[in-house]
Amino acid sequence: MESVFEIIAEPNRRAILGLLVSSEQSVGEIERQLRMTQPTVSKHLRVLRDAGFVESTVDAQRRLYRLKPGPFQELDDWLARFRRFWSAHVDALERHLDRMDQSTPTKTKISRIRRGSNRERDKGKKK
Amino acid sequence: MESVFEIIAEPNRRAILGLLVSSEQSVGEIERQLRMTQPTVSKHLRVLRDAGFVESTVDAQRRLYRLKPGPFQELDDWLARFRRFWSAHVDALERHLDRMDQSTPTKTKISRIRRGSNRERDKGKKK
DNA sequence: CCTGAACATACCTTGACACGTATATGCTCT
DNA sequence: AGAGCATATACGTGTCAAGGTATGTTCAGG
Repeated sequence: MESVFEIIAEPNRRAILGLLVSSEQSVGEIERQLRMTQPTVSKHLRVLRDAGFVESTVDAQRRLYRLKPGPFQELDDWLARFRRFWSAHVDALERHLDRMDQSTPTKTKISRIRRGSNRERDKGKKK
Repeated sequence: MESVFEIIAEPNRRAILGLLVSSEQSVGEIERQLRMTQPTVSKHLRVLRDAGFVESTVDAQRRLYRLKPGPFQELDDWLARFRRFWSAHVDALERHLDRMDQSTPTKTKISRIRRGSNRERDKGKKK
């Protein structure tokens, strides 16, 4: 398992990362919420930890896992090369900024006006 | 091969996508630049096409492949959930905007003022 | 039509990895 | 110290995808 791309290729790992967005979690909590067996959770966490996606601290017998930013940044850096191909450039920019606004803890907020929602979004998915 | 994540997990596929950033390419051109065998290139292109990463047009015996924006958008949407974990939120935003600026073909540009230590920005006004 | 070029597809082999079961390690409490 | 919980690791197994070789298909030109 080499790159960050292979790490997030696994659905269960993405699920774990998704859980950790809300707050740090113990192995057992992850196990129950995602209905995976304990060894599976531990192994995925091991992979995620080696890749720098998460870190853990010890709390008695438990280990608490939380996200680390590095690999996500790396993914975004890769994606950046392709941003100029997105359909509507300005729309994409606006979408991005809207999300940032929501998730940024109001420290240095940048207010912006609202935009019409005529976003076309193709979900071309086949079996 | 289900998700977009599995698609980009393959290094050769990422290499192909990287090539197509500059311009559309034929199978043979990709084959030579990446030093892969022709069937390998064709198979990866097939996967990329099914997933919506690329599209192709016919030019005599050649097929020209170029990028399509959809899946990249999807990847970015996923990444968005984790943006708030990146070390310096505003810095990440600034980096992102800088990239958007230099990669956007100056069509409908959103003007922004200088970013100094103050990091204050004008009320978003669309032009 | 025949040939060669450009590309696609079929089949096969191989290796990686995700999972389950079983077992090991470590910590807490009595 | 011993019991029991929480987590990690070892091992065996099955699946799936990537690559190679061979072959099919389409097109252009003589």
